[in-house]
Amino acid sequence: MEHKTISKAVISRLPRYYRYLGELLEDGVERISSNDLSLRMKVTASQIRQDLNNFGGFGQQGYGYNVKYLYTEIAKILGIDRQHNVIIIGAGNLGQAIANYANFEKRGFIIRGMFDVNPQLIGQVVRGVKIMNLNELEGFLKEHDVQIAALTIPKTEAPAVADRLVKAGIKAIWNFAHTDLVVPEDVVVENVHLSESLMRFSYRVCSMQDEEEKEKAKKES
Amino acid sequence: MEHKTISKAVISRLPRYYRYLGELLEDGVERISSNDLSLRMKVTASQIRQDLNNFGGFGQQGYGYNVKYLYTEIAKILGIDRQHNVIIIGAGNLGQAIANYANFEKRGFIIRGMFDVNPQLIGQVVRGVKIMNLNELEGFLKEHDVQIAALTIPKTEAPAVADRLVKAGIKAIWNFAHTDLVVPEDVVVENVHLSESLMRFSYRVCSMQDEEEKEKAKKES
DNA sequence: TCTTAAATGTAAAAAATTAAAAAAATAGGA
DNA sequence: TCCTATTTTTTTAATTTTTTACATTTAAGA
Repeated sequence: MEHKTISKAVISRLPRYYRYLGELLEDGVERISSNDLSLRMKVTASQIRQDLNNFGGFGQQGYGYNVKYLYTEIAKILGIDRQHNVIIIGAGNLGQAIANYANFEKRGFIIRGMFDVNPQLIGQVVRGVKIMNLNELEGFLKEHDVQIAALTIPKTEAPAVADRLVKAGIKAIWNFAHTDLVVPEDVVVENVHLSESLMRFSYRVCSMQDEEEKEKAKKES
Repeated sequence: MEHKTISKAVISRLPRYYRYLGELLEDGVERISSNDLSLRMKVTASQIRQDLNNFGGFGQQGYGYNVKYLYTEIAKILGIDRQHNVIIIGAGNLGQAIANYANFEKRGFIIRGMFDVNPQLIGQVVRGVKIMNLNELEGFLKEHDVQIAALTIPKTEAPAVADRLVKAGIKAIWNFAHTDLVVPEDVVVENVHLSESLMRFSYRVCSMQDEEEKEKAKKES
């Protein structure tokens, strides 16, 4: 009866399982054991089993997991078997990259419109979707049932536009702007902060460089 | 003497601290206590202090942290005070988005070249950087001291190109391809898997929707 | 049909992370 | 100059996450 909440860490790992299972499926593999999968993915077999068991038993003892079944079950868990209407705010390179990303629709996210303020972009068509003037946003959302927005605009504009989105009924924002958005608690924000990824990358690059240099210095002495 | 390794979780949080400190700096704030910062960032003050103390004491008891000092110290920790030469492999929307991202250079990553296989793109100039033919890659890397590459190409091409990069001396890859790269252990790979972010987003969106519906059903009964 | 090896599901232990509390130091005002 | 508030640093405790271990189940071959 009670609703055991599943940790963020577990959810974060599911997409990666899903990806590997998809590859296995393409390769015509019918079944896989947690152990085989663990070798491919370089995680422990135990973690795979534990993660999956959060959502019920998908495997069979003595057999392993049926690849196709597990693949579809994970899709259900992640909700990518459902469909959502989406708009993209910001039709620059990043917005267009997302619009052109084929898997986006495969995961159930149907792009219904794109918006920008740049007159050079307005009117253009990307993958069959017309780029509209941002001031048409509210009107468009009144006419169309869209609850999700991808936000690919500069951080300076993001908070104000996010407010407009929320006011117009948007319930989830995939946020690429380099800032944290403040929204009501029933609105989901998933951040993709490339700048933070870059800094993590920088840390690791520098750590590695420092290590190599230390190694080298040690050898010379 | 011994080298206490710092957890990935801590490193992941530093860029966000850095971002908030940058904003404080812009606002002319001179000092900040862990408590004030915790209220803004919605993390515990204790975590902020603990995280920072992994790298030494940057604060002063009874005073707090000097914003500017802490800002520069975190930059040093992350290595974004150093400079690196970078190439971008894949000059599509995503590659161009990165090239156009101003902060990229501000964080010390100087773009020295872009490569693609698309004849329509080759020869174009993005932010002063010429897009070259991918088959010039090895020659270019012999002439230029570049150790870092951003990889923004389809996943089908990524593994082969990554191999070429490694063979040509690249030591770090910022990987946007939807696949895991296999590289020697002295090569750093930082993944940005947008598809995984999208699936996490999907999970959260659907969880929220389900919750709302359950709420609604409860009210009606 | 029986037996064995394989493999999951789950409970318990270990490790890692985060939060809380205590101790120490300093700023700033009386 | 002294005292108290504040705030970091450091230690301790709690929580969460991951790993290990094992009991149970099943597949598959003899």
